[in-house]
Amino acid sequence: MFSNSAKYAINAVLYLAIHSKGSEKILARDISGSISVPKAYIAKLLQELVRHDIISSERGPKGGFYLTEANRKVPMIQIVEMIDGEELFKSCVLGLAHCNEAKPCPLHEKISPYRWSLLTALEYNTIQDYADEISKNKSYLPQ
Amino acid sequence: MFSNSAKYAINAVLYLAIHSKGSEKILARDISGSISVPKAYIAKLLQELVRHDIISSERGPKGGFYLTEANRKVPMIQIVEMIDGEELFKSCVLGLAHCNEAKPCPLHEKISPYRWSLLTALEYNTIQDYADEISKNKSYLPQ
DNA sequence: TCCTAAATATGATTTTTATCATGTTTTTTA
DNA sequence: TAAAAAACATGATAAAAATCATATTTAGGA
Repeated sequence: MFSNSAKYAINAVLYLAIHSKGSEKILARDISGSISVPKAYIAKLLQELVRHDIISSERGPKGGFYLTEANRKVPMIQIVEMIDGEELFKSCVLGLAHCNEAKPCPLHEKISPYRWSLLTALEYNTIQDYADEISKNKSYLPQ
Repeated sequence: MFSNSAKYAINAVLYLAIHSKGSEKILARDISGSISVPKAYIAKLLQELVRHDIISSERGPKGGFYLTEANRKVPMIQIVEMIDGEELFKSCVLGLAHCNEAKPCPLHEKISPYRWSLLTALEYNTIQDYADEISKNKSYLPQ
């Protein structure tokens, strides 16, 4: 479904959302440790997330990664799209170019409502929304 | 979601289901052409499908690929599992080991219906079931 | 102002997936 | 019984994704 990179990025961003309060910063090393992804790998992803204004960072001693209020309002879908591209939920599951409501592929009818609801869940819920659910023990991350 | 190979295999098998009536055989070349996948590639996939008793073949002149009655009763899921493995629908979308109904990951609830719809559509419908839908113009393949 | 701790930039390596190529075996038909 | 047409087996190459490594830049603190 998602690439490994997309999974890691989602985990990392949610970890940040929960652990960095205000301007408190989190080290790449800590994120790496807690989501069990090699530091060099997650560091690269974090840098790309910064470039896309999905998370924030500061260099030097006392530096690290954190989320601004604006970052917390970013819809989840942006993380996925940054890494796996925009076609992930939009192109036909069988790879057929013609597939649409009028000329559906053999799987289209069976899955499209559920696919659509997943897409909207990612489009209309922000990073903060997901973090809130975790805080309320409605969902869980490792640890 | 599916690998390219799995998509190609589904397309190829459905093409066979529709075009090979009875013992009439279809050439790898024809399948290749109509689903726009290089012959050498689809040929390899077809051979693996034969090894797994999902489709049938005969060598030599007048040979080709076809479906027996037994083949037509094979559930669609077998094609996907042969190629992408059984974990595809079972492991957590975020890659979290603990994730289940009791301790869901942040995306679990949103994605479950989608995954479930796809899984049941593939588990409870056979190759013939899908071919019938196409014959009745309820769904479409290329061409 | 110098040292150190952090992100950043860049690119190398490895692994997996996708694609291509080629020789072998089987079977039909002349 | 020989030629040709097909699948089959095997492996080579290419492209993409995942992972690892290293040098550079930035900023805080002694």
